[in-house]
This record gives sequence, C-alpha cells and structure tokens, in this order.
Amino acid sequence: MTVTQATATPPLLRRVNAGKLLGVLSNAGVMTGTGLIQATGLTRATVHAVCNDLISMGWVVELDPGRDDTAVGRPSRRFEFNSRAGYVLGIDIGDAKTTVLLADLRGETVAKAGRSVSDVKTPGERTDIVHETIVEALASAGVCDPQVLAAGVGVAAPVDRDGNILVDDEFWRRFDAGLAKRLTELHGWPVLLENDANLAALGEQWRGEGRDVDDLAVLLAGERFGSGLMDSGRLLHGSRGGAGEMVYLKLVEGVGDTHGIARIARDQGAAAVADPAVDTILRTLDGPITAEQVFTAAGSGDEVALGILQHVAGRTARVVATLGILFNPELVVLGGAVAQAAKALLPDIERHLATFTSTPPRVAVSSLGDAIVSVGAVRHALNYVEQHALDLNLKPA
Amino acid sequence: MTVTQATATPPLLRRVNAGKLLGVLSNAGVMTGTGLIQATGLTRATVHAVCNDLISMGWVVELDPGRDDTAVGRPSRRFEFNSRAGYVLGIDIGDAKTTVLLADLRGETVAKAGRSVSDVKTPGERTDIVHETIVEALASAGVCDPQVLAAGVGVAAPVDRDGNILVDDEFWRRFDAGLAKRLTELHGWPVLLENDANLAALGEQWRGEGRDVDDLAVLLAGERFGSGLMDSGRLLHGSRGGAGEMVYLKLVEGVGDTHGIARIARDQGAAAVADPAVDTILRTLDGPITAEQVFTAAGSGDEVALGILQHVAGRTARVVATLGILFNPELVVLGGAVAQAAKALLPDIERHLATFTSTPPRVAVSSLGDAIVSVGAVRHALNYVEQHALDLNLKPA
DNA sequence: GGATCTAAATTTAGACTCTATATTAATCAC
DNA sequence: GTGATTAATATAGAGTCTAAATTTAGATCC
Repeated sequence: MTVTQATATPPLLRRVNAGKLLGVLSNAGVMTGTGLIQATGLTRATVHAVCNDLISMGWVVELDPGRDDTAVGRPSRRFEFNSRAGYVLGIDIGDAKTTVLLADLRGETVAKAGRSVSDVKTPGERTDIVHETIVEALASAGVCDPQVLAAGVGVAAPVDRDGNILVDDEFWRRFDAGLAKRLTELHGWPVLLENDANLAALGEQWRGEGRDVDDLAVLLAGERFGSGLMDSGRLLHGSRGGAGEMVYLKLVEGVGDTHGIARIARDQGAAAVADPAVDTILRTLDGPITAEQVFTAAGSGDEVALGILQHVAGRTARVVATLGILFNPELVVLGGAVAQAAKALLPDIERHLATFTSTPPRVAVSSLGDAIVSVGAVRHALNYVEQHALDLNLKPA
Repeated sequence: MTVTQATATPPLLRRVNAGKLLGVLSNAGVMTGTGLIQATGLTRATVHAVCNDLISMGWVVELDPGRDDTAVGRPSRRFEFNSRAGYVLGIDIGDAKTTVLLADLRGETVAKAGRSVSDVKTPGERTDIVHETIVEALASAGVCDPQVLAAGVGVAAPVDRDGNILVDDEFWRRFDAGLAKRLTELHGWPVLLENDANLAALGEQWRGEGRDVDDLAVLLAGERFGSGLMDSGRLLHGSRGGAGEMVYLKLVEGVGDTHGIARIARDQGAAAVADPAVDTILRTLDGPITAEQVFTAAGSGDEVALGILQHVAGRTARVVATLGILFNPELVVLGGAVAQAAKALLPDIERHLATFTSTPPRVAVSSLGDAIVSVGAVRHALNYVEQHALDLNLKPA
C-alpha cells in the first residue's frame, strides 16, 4: 500500500506568531509597530504581515498613525486590540437567581440582566428563564447572537473538564444535559459549562482579591460551603468534576456538615430566640430570624449574636484550615452572599486559623459580591475565545 | 531610537517537528519511515530530514533496512529511539534509607543501590551517603557522570514547582538547600528535587496501579500519612509546595493525627500487651511489638490483632474519604512500607468508605513496594529529559 | 537471468514565512 | 526648503515545508 502524503500546508509559524501578537495586543492598550517588535522579538516585516492578517480578520483595528514615545521621525502605525470584535456571556444559574453578564473582549461589562426564580419545576421552565434573561441582556446592549463568541455558564453541580455535568440525580441530569445543547440550538454560540465555585475562583483571580495569585481557593460560604480550587493557575476538576466538594466536612471536628455561614447564623439565632432564658435583641424583631439580623445585632453589641459569630468564625476557620493545609493555596477568598458581612469575622477566623497550622494561607473576603460567579463565567468564556481566536469567524454587527 | 531587529533565526518548525517525532519514537519500538509519516502527518521528506537530525544528535539510531508489514517493494529505513543515548537517576532520600535507581531513557532499570542510614547528624554526612550510593550505582553499570542527563530526587519535605525545598526548620533548610547544589557540583548533571509523595504519584501513574489514570492520589501510609495529588496528569504543589500535607487530619474525627498505619498498629499492639487483662498472641513474642507482628497475628486469627486492624481500616477509610471527596481522584493508591500488608484491609476500607461518600474513589494498594518513590523520581527525571531533549548535548560513553 | 511489480527512498520544484538590509516616506527643527 | 530622525516599505536570501516526479531495492514470475 502506498502512503498518501499529508495534503494541507499548516501555516504553523504564522499561527504561532499571530497568537503571540494577539496575546500582546489583547492585554495592552494601543501599540506601535515598534512596540510590537520589542514585545515579540519578531521582525518589523513579520509584525506588519501578521497585523495585517489580524486586521483583516477583525481582531485588530488600526488607528491613525501617531507617536507615543518620541516627537521626531516618521509616525508609527498604531494597532489596537478590537475589544468589540465580539462579545462573551457570563451566566450564573444559581438556586434562587439567574444572572447574565454581557462583556466585550476585554471583559468590560456591556450589559447585565437578572431574574429571580422562586419555584422552578421543570428543566424546560428553567431553560426558558435563562433564555429570557439572555435575550434581555443582549437586547439592552443591541448585541445580536452572531456577535457572541462564547458563553460561560456556572451551575451548582459537579462539572468535568469537558463541561459535562455529572450528577447522579436523574432530574438534574436531564435539566443540565439539555441546557447547554438547548442554548446552543437557540443562539448558535458555544456554551461552556463549569462549576460555580470554580468560576468564582476564576473570577477572583481575574478581578477580585486573587490578582497575581496562582494558587487560590475560593470558599463560597453562604447557605452551603462550596469551594473552587486553583493550583498554578489551573482549576482542579478531579475525575468526575467533584474537586472542591465539601461533604468531607461531616468528618471534620467542630464542623460536622456543609452548612454555610448564613445558615448557621440563622439557625443559631432562631435557637437562641426559642430559648426563653436567653436575653437578646433578636427577640424583638418580627418574623423568622435572618442571618443579616444576627450580623446587625452583633454589630450593635448584642452578646448572644456576638457569641454566634464567634462560633461561626471558629467553624469557618476549621474549614479554611483543612483547605489551606491540604491544598496550600496562597490565598483563600470567602465569597457568596455573606461575603461582606464576613469581613467582620476575618480577625477571629485568622486567630483560630493560626492554632491549626503554622503556615496559614492569607484569608480575604470577596469584593465581587454576587457577581463572583458571573464574572468568573465571563473569564471562562474569554479563555475559550483566546484559545480559539484564530479559528473563530468574526461577524460584524 | 532605532530598534535593532531580532538576529537569530529560530528554527521553530523544525524544532516542533523534531519534538513530535522524538515523542513518537520514544514510546514506540522500531519504526519505519512510512510509519512515522502516518504517525506524525508529515511528509516523507520532512520525516527523513528530521530523523537524520535526530540521528546525528544521537537520539535515534538507524537499523538495517527491512520490512515489517509487507513483503514487496523497497525495504524501509528503520529508526529506533536510542534508549541508551543517556541515563537518568531516580533517588529516594528517605528517613531511614537512601535508594538510587539508574535507568535508561526508556526508564528500564540499569542499576540499583541503597544505603540504610541509621543516624545521620549533619547535612554533610547525609550528602556524602547519597553521593556514595550514586557512585556505587553508576559504577555497577559502568555509566559515567557525563552520560547522566538528569536526576530526580525525592525528599520528605515540601517542594515547590521550581524544585525549591520550603521548610521553616533551619537545619533542614541548610541540608536540603545544599544538597541539590552540591550534587550538581560533584556530578555535573541537573538535580530535580520533588516531594516524595508527589514522586510516588508519578511512579504509580507510570508503572503502578494508576496507569491510564490522570486523577490520582497516592497515600503514603506507613509511619506517617503523606499524600501526592495529581489532577489531570499534573502534580499539585500549592503555593509553598505544601499540597498534599496531611496535618489537617488532626481536625478529622476518628483520626486526630497524621500517624500512619504501621505506627497505629504498633502502638495499639503495644498497648494491648501492656494491659494484663487482654488475651493475645502478641504477648508471647519477644521484644517490642512491630506492625508486622500485628498483621501476622491477625492473619493467624488473633482477635485482638484483628480488632486493631479493624480500627486501622476505619481510620484509613476516613483519610481516604477526605481526600476522595475534596479532591475527587479516580483512584487512591496506598503506598509505603505497609502497602502489601494493607491489601488485607482493602475490603474493610472500602466498606467504611462507602458510608462516607456515595461516589468513593477506587482504592488500590501499590505494587511498587519500596521503589515507589525512586521509580517516580526516574519518571520525574525522564520528564525533564523529554522536555529538554533538543537542548541537551549527548555525550557518548 | 531478465522482465515486472511494488513500496519506499531520493530528487526536484515551488510555496511560504521568516530575517536582514536597503530604500523610501513622514514628520519636526531650524 | 534642508537635514535629522524614525518608521514604513521593498528587496534579497535563507530555511523549512509540501507535492509531484524519478530512482532504487528487493520480491516474484516466466
């Protein structure tokens, strides 16, 4: 048998150089030809050839010639990454709320939409709500589907490296398996599923407390503990997407379950009120006790509420300690609904933490608020776009 | 200012293709030109050009032309990875024993040497012993230092991604910091430090129970628990090399410290003997109780010893559970001195494990015995060689 | 032994991308 | 306008690849 030889000419070098140049341009501002020569080590001829390619593809725009550094000589050609060459979506499908962020290719938010979902019954209903929210976000910015290059989607379930949701529960499997496919059918862009805590870690590293930190854990600490783990800038998934799963907490002394800060505060607040022997401001409040009320009461000096927060701090410290010791992140970021309130707990958490390990991680509170997952989802989509930039066809508005 | 242009022509494509071809050849047997064309997708002209390069560099040898598949036509040129183009060392510097493995570039062991070290006092002494063991291994195979391309070295301390040992203890820091530098001075080859449990994970994935497993944890379970974690084929290090550190076990219910299987078995055996009310074969044995004796006694039906092993199994299951849940490996391999004995505990461990998680990892016992770290160290060195192959100068014997 | 067949090696031509250098162009200062 | 300066453009040349034509080494058949 005669072997037929390879047919297509892979313009490998050109591809490599185009990727390199696009990388430089995408996280720098306006750059001159000379600047690119210095940044990439390539020749001027090559830089111009590649830039012309990138311009014709739509990834780069050329500005009027001008001068940045010197005031003499022929003005430089000036190139800029075309951050409006396309858009990405960051979608957080939470239990109670679906959030959609539309961002340009620099990650700047262009539009935002949200829907609170109280009681969703079927996979179809859920998908519909997500779809509506997306349509709203796109419409408010005047962006149409063909301009969207990818969507990152965070779900509260294990997701493996390939974006497959892996849960045993039949209902959720049907819901989630259908979701990505359905959204792609409806809109045409690729849907990249990822675990919500993992996206939170991406978000924190990108635009949160974890900038320049490559070994990072994010602890979502609201109703239930969940964690996203990043080692050397890479998210951990484990074999079935289960990395970061916190069920082991039931084996941890002084923790015992995966209940988060809000839940514990609320439960203990309610328990205190239920005991007539306990004296606390909380009793004077209407309706069922909320976590916020406990934090507020502690802020105004209520001894019982303070005691609850002490307990919560100790408990949280144990959770952080286990993560900190086994994974050795440089930083653990506390996120979720309670993040801001948890700021007051930081000193206590750090104090407890020091009793568990002599090399504790830094602990910080997320400043991304409830956008922590959707911001990470945007980053996830951007990563995909950067990876596949030279294979994507950009469509003008 | 005029920008001077890049000077050197980087033969990037050729490098890429050479790497690709070398990769194919290094884990295949004899290959024909045609076979390489099919494996790489390159043209015959390119394949031959690159092969000629690799032959002149020493990485590949050409055999007499022959035919493998068909019996007609012109015989093929036949190429083979030159597994004796150089050698690597895998060194395990354990508490009690230093083991040195000399392997060829396919990883086949060529020589082996070991030294038991009872009481070493100074960093210098330790280095001397390691050096002696290396010299012995090299001599017994007639290999000289210039033929050695790299050495992987496992130590029982945190090691970061760059091979730096990070311990607070001043003594160990001096010892370890000096070690790599000193060995390189003495022998000339690069020394790649890595944590011993991490190397164990590399070893298991390469030649142990973890073949074809990319998400893997190795639990060294002898005297003290230690773990090496691999996610998607990559070892975890954490920010200060501390990933896999087990001190969190002091927070785990039913565990409480990092004592390993051997230590617990021995301690509980001794405690049983110390209690005159307890009836056990162990009492009839001379000298202090050892872990082996407890396992043997259990094998012969001693109730007390069986009870101890039950306890050890439950305890180990908790350790495996925490790793399995948080990190979600496909497989947890038990390694260390007790590995073979622990085989008997597997059913019990798995039974307990199922009570902690509904998706437990597979659990297996290492078959690499006390070579688990040194085999991993060989793999670590081979990884380095593969990575840097085209930059290394091969020296003939 | 010589013709014939096959598969692979070798040769040759051509395309592409890069570097390096020479030439041209645009702007400012005087 | 002239000269200095800096960058763009054009040109030449070196490498590396693909693709197609040609040659070669052995097996088979008559």
